[in-house]
Amino acid sequence: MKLNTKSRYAVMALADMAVFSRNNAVSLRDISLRQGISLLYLEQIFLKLKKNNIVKSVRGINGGYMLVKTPKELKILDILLALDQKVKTIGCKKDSKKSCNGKSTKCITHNFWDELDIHINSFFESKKLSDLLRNKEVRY
Amino acid sequence: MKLNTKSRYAVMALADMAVFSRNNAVSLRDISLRQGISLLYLEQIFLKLKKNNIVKSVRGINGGYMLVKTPKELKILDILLALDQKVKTIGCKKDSKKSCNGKSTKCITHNFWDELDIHINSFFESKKLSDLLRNKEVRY
DNA sequence: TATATACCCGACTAAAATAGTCAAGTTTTA
DNA sequence: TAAAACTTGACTATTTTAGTCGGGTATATA
Ligand code: FES
Ligand code: FES
Repeated sequence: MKLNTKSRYAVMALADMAVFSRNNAVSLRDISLRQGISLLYLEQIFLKLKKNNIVKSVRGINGGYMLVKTPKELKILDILLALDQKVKTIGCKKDSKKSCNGKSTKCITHNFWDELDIHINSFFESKKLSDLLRNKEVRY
Repeated sequence: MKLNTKSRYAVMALADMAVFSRNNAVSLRDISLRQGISLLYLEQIFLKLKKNNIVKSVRGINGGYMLVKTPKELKILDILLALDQKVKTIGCKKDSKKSCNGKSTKCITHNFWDELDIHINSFFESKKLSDLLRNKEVRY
């Protein structure tokens, strides 16, 4: 059960922005240098964040990205959803071929996986970006 | 964030056993037919379950597998661990090259992922196989 | 107004993980 | 002794992941 690097880097980069933004745009170059994430990869990630209205961009010299919401308002869940990282531990859709073994009724474990998804989702729903910043051993 | 099919099938197969075992061994062939899981794949899965002492085997005609513990005692977590399905959402080990960006200090998000892992683990720890059997819409 | 900086965007790819299959056994009971 | 059922390691096609690449566009400032 792993989270992909895109989601992880997205959370990392946004946390970085929350720390370093003082009402000014933060460039991906700076984030890349501070957090050791490939600039090209960050661009890909921030395109999605922008499309999903997590950040807004400022082009040109001294440009960069800014958070749309405050860290206190920004749910981690919203970040993950922006990266297509749905919490769906089992790829089961009723009525589709992807349903468990292609049968029409739900299998014996179905409800359990639903419960699991809800359990994980509620974690991401309850946590805000600001919750990460309290960390005492932060590295800049 | 997906769970692999091996873990899913393992839980499914063990739930099937819990339903159909009346102190007798349940053959993989029967589980395969009832649950629609490939017999060859089940064999692979049950080898691991056996090695991890989740089930015991009875060879020969009328053989099969039996649960070592009762469904009420068997934690879902134990099943997942048997399939190498560790709940480790981020592949970060301190002091290894796999640590976040190879630096020596923990990154800003590290503690958050730790919390996440604990949150998910505690779910699997608290749930027993018997918790799945209450399902009313079971398919046999 | 030139130019450097920084965002924008689709396409591409190497490597790893996944989801199985296959072959060739061994053991036990009817 | 034959059939049922477990045992084991190796193999493979497909999918996913984790990026890179190339060629843009917009804008501040010198
Ligand atoms: S039918 Fe949904 S998980 Fe099996
Ligand atoms: S240092 Fe552990 S997740 Fe970054």
